[in-house]
Amino acid sequence: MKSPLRLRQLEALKAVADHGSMTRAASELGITQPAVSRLLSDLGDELGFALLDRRDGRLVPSQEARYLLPDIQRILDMMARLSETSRAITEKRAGHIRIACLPGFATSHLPSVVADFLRHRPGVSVTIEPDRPERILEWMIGEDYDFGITDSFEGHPAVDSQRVDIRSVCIFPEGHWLADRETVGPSDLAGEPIIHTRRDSGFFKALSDAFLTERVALTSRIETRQFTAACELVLRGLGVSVISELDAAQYASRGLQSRPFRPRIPHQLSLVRPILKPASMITLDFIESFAASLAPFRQD
Amino acid sequence: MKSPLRLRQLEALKAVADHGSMTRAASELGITQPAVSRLLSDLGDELGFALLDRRDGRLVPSQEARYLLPDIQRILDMMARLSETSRAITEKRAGHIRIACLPGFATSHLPSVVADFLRHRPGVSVTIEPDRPERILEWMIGEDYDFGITDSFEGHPAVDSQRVDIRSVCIFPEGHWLADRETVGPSDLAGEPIIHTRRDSGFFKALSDAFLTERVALTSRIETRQFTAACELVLRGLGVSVISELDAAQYASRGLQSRPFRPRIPHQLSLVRPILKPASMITLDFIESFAASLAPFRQD
DNA sequence: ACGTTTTTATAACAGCTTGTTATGCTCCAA
DNA sequence: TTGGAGCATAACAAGCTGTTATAAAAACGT
Repeated sequence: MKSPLRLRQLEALKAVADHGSMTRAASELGITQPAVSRLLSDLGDELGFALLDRRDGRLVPSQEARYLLPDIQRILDMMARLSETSRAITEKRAGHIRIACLPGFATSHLPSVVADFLRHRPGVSVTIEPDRPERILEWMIGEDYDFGITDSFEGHPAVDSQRVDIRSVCIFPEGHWLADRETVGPSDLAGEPIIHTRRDSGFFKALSDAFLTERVALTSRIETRQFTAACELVLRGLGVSVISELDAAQYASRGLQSRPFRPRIPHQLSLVRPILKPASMITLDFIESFAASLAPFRQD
Repeated sequence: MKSPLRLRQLEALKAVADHGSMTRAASELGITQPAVSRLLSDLGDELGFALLDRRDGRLVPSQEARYLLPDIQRILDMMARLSETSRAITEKRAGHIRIACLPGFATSHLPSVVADFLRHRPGVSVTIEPDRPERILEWMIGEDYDFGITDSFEGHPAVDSQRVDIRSVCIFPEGHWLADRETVGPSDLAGEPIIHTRRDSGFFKALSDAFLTERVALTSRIETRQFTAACELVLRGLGVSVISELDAAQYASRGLQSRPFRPRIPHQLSLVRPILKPASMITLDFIESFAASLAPFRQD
């Protein structure tokens, strides 16, 4: 009378209601007829009313049972859906990933990686939030996001970071005389107007150090925060630039040419995630995918 | 890996997610901590991913588990609702009853019986369908309705009927000289214009037989199908009538007076239901209530 | 109406689920 | 380092869920 309803009983009732006989219901459920018989007699005892009536040879749910069947159906459907979702999660076909990244990644490299990743994972959804590096760090600490892509990261106790060095290249518009060179160094850029990142960035410091070492003056033309902006400006003939090969690759099809820059001044990316918050398997999977997508551009 | 999800496991997961500790979840569920521990370790094994993470002393559902929890919550809610509904059915507080009746009942006696019946059965709903007796019979045979109230029923193999004889009374407007009589008989109505039911009805036949036996002429004024129509006409002073006491009672407060009619010519009601279709308990309950409501008006 | 066949109910039993208690492990805080 | 809180594990009891065997009941065909 007070024992809880069991799923198996509901399944049995539905199967009999669907098939009109316990024998067929049993084979539908893949069990024997006496098992069904007892499941239903137990359920009937517990509920306190008759579940089935005989009508010209068929077993038909009683009016009381019919009243409950729609809800039973829904519960069983939802259980089936839950099972399916669980399996999808196990097989990494379902889940949600929140990614914070530099604005440049949101438009250039990340979308294609996400697209590849989602292609065979229909149940997975992704949030991409572009912002400044400081904000990305905050988000990692606050555990608002699962994964972050940033640069110039000095480390933080609450953040797990994996550093990736990306090769840098010199970019110039089509037809520029630098196209004749195998590699480009500071001495090749003497007098060339240069578009570069902000002077307080690590990347600019490394670049100007290289010029300094070779005793070449760096002709600063434009300062910008994003590599993609530099690409656009170079495309329009406003100068040349040294940027991450990753961004240069995106612009190769749009008429931007590039050559390896020497000496090597890696663009330092950091793949970060909250260290306190355990990552879901799908997140780890994605981070792995993302790291792999960077392999062709890694230095060493 | 292939064993089905069990409700108990879902309950345990939800309880731990809610309370942040297995110990508290266990007491919430009214079981011991090791039971919860194993339920969850089983579930984790079956699903193939971690369900819980430790976060500064609390157990927190993993991202994967969080993804499933809303659905789990809904399933558990629906199970609780189903249990509640089942108990309501057992206690006759839920269900649905389809009633077919003569038009007169739909407006006069039935509504108050239904209202009383539903008063303490909040989950019960009722359909009332008024129509002609022949149609009511069809509905019973077709099992479209659970219960029917009709008259002049000759019986049918597919229909279970219970006959109820209702006393008949002579009705007349307030101030009519018949108010002086204890009972009214044909001789009292000599020359009075009489409003009566259709000539082919059993009730009219019984009435005219009574007049014939006492050798009194029946002065027919208006013929109508329904007793309630007769009441309205009598109220307006168009004559007197002999009708079921049941209908007369409804009009007592509206200025219609009545006296028992002698000889007794019962109005024959039939309470019918499909014999092949098993009645729900709530239906049987209602039929009983309805029959009881007729008791004050029954003849013998 | 009768015997045959189909279907459902019951019984006895095996294995798994779900609870118990007892106890060990781990982590954190005094 | 020690104690306490909380979780995991083990061993076991009871109950659920399945089995086979068989009885009982209903449906069906002559």
